[in-house]
Amino acid sequence: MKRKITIKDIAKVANVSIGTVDRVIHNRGKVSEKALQKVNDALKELDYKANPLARSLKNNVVYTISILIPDPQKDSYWLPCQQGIMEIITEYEAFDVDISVHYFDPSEPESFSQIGARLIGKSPDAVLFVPLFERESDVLLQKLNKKDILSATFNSLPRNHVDQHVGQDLYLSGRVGAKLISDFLHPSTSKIGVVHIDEAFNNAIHMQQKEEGFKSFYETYATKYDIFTKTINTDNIHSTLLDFIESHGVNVFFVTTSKTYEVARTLELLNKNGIVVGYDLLQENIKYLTEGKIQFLIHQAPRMQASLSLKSLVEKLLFKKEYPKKQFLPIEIINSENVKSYL
Amino acid sequence: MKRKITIKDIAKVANVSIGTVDRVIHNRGKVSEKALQKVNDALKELDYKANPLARSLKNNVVYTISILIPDPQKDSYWLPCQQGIMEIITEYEAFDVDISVHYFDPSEPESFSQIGARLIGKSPDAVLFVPLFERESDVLLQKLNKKDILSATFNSLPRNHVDQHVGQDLYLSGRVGAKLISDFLHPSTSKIGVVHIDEAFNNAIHMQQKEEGFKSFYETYATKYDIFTKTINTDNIHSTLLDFIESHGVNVFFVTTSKTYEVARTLELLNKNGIVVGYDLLQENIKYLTEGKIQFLIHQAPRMQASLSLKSLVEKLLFKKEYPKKQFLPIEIINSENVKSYL
DNA sequence: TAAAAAAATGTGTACGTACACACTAATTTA
DNA sequence: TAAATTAGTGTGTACGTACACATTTTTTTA
Repeated sequence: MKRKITIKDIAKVANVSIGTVDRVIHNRGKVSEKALQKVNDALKELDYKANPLARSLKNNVVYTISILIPDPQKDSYWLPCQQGIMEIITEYEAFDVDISVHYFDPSEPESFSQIGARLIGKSPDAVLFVPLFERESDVLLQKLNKKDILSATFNSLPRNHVDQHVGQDLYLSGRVGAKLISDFLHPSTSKIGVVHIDEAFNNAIHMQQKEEGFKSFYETYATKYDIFTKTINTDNIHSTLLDFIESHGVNVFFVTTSKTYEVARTLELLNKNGIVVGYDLLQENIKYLTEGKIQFLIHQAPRMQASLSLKSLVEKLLFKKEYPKKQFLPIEIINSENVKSYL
Repeated sequence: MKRKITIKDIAKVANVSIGTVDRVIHNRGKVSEKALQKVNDALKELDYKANPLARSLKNNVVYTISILIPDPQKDSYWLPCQQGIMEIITEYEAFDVDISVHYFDPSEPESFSQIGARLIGKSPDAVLFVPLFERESDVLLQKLNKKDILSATFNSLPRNHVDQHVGQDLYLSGRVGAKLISDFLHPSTSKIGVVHIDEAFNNAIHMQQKEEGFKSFYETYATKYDIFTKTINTDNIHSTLLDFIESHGVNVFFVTTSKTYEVARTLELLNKNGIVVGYDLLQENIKYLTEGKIQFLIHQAPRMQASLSLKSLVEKLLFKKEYPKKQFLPIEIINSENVKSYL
């Protein structure tokens, strides 16, 4: 039965004490040339790999991670993201990490700043957050960088430096939407509407990138289509949409946010058929998808984004494991059939 | 700064020795009613969670896992699956697991049986394999069960009992293909061909389930379409396909295997346009997808299947972590745009 | 060349758990 | 009631690593 190589084995082969081996591994000096040579040779020869278990066992500090995400009660898009986080908390509950979750109001930049500042006050080892608001996020990031607190984001990418990020390529995501829609287009009768529905306009980069990607797809296209853009606040969604649809005769829609169901609902009320492609597996979106009133949804995998970013953070702290600075998740296409495999 | 609860803490609170606490936790008896009560109370009160690191540190046996998969040299579909396995091997290389990978010829059931038998001879703790051949897999599984070796499969699900499985719902996967195709169908002019291209016919369950799913979708459909089925061995693919296309006038194709590019190529040679939906992100498939000669590919995520199943196995052995007996991965839809996010 | 300083090396203990063994207390048996 | 048995409890050591400290060896200085 094979046994793993330990520093003891190295010590024996190199004919030195484990203390010397340890000093070489962590190169804290005080080792003679000769010994260094011998130990390094043995290290290479036996292909030594430190036992991360024993290593982290020694390290008896408890790392603290503070998480700041939008309140799922205010916008159910964040529900799976919360679940993903809870899942990881459970997974590492027996380890030396102390993870706390805090929520801000996605329609109140002020609440983000306030709670963010409070978190930093406690000097955690790392802060993971959703940079929903551009300006406020940059302020928070500056503070984090200054205080040498590990920073991590997911969902959207802030302009300032972040130590770690998990997300999707939003530009490409827009192109995917465009491609999906292109299969349904009729040269003469199709008019396309790009619709942004969101509470906080600060969130704009997000939606803008998708729109740019979307339009870029049609630039290399033989047939030219009329593309109209509409940005809608959460007040008076229906009347605004109604007006938008009627005035331009739009019958094909790309909705850049999870509020895609609003467009489907409006079309339903108008008793019109249209092509709707949008985002996210919200209950209401799934309903319309199943009924054929939404053709495709693009899955932003909030749960995966949240759990992956938290997991990376935890393993970085706990096991010194290295992760790529930016991790981009695949852009997943959902229709009425494969949606079942996502539930 | 918070500290994690250890058996020492429990011992102190319950006013007994750590030995007694240990006996309670592993209930190996020899504990008085009174002590049992006290320890259990303390355990609950302090919400004790064993430190899995320390636990597995003690356990100095090296677990062995043997893996049996098709040779990626013979069918490049298995390349990412091999990569996924290597990735996990690297990830756990410092732990007490010894993982060895063995390859069989996907066109030779005999090689599967032979290598399988050899593996079992070494009495590993677990065997992970791809049950490509029905009969041979069942034989292997029977031996594994008898010898109490942990068994695990991925890609397809054998009939016999398996301790662990990772895969996709193939029936649903067929329905997804049908739905994707349905968006392109024209009531009068569309004739659908379901094409099975594979070396080993033993693999039939696999393809059959997809076909059933595919057909089930159209059963609840208003318009009736002609659906023709063709099973093709790897010899004379082109002439067989040519004949199939011409004789039935098929112009819409659902290919149930990764050899989807063969259909696209044949259409290309015939200078015909057609709708092709098939499986897997092979280089050749991606080429035709990007050129618009394949509309959609269904991603079976072989890499993910392999890595997830191996990871589950490792963590089960190493950390006694529990995983669901069957894990089904989502069915991922790929078009010419989101394919970039998968590379 | 002896003493002092510096460099190099070795030893011991801790992390939290598991388990063998030693020990004490409570029963049983003669 | 003493001896023998059994039930219950506590102690010590090991796992592999990290680090403080003790010890030895080498170099420098007077």
